[in-house]
Amino acid sequence: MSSPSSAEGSTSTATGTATSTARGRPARLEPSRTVETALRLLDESGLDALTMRRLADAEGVRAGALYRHFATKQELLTAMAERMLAGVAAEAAASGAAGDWGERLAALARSMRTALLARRDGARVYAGTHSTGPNTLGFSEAVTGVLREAGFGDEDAARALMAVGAFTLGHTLEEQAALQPECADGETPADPERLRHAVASGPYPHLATGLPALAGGDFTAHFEFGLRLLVEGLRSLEGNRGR
Amino acid sequence: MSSPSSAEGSTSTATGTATSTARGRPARLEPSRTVETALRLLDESGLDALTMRRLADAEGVRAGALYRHFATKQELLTAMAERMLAGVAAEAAASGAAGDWGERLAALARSMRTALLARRDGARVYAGTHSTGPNTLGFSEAVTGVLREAGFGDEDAARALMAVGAFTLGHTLEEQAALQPECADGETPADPERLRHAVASGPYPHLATGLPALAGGDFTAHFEFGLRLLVEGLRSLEGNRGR
DNA sequence: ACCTGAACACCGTTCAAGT
DNA sequence: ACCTGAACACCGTTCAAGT
Repeated sequence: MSSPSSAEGSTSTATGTATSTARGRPARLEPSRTVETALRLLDESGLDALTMRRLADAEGVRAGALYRHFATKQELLTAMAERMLAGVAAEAAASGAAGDWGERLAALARSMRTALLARRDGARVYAGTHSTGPNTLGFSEAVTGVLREAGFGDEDAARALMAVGAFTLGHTLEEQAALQPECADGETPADPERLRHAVASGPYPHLATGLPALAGGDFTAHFEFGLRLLVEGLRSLEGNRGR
Repeated sequence: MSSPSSAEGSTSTATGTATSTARGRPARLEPSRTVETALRLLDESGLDALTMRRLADAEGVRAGALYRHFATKQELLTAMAERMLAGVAAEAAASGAAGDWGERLAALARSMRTALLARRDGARVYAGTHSTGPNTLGFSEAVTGVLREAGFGDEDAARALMAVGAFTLGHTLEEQAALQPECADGETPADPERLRHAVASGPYPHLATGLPALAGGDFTAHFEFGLRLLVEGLRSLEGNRGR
């Protein structure tokens, strides 16, 4: 409310190489800072509102300048996905260090879910990209490592990685879709209400009894349930192999 | 190559209520036919090229006319997702009828995967929507029904539905992303090659040994592996409950 | 009731020209 | 080397006006 013209480039407080929004002419672009700004805009306005033009504005630059550092918007999104996974493998290693392979695997899946949930539309951003950066590969390496050190074969370890990854991504995708703000002013009836009505009015007896548990429950418990199924499934495989 | 002007509205051959692209003036829009046309365009050009304007062209109408039948593009996509799941529950009931609950659950997951894979970008379309139509709800009802009839409690049945759904969606998402055409003329190095290079040149010993199994193997086997983990996990739950 | 014409407020991306 | 200015070829969506 105080000075409307000074509220723009106030993000880079500590860095000396700030954007210098006004007066100072060039306003250099630095890739890593650009990715961080993009993630901030994502949190503020969501994926649909994340625009090359808006990102350029936030960096005090014209849209075309971004293409000197990111060949395409897809490349920018990939860099954002990679950045979101920073520290995931390390955090999981710390929290799962005391447990057996099942607990260490679960810790990895949990920290990936936490990382995706930490940013608005995080799962959607991640689902649309295929990073080959150190954070993404480090996570896969950690999962595969836990399984191979537990005695699983190469093929089983790779497939278990895919299963855990698919489940975790799919789960956080549904989770963030269910938690989305949707109607800002209470306009739209929202998803859960329409779902409840559709289930109640149609021939879905089994679904109707299960719906409160699904929609009402906390997603962390749901996630833990699915995670347990996967880990117990892997244990039964271990048993069949005779160890 | 023959007559360039007659290649447009040649899709509705049998229906008498065709679009009548030229001369016949109004060109009425019918919602169910519009959804089918949208799915055809999806298969032909992919999700990113599916545009309200292009869909309107294919129906011989101006873009604004679509909004008389679909309030938003999102609503159109939801209708497409719902349509993609037509017959999924019925097909699964037929193919899994002979088996126990585990086999019937697996049959449901398989037919959902098949339905999503049947259309280009099917998983992406489905992931971005939340249909409350009969095909979508019928699938959830079938899954919950199989589990409750097998003796699982309401909460476990609901959570197992979510786990199987998240895994199936996440898996087909990765599957279609890996199989995407990407570079039409062999321009881009493609994802798998860049991934292989990144894994080989970095500190990822476990991933490196598991990568051929992951990238080279067929996705159906990967899917079956994850599906088995979930079903075996549910069996172990059943055992702990003492039945 | 349903579609056309035309606009509004944007997009991602490219590229000559400046510095 | 890196950014600006300005354009190109589009978007989703709205709405008066026609029929």
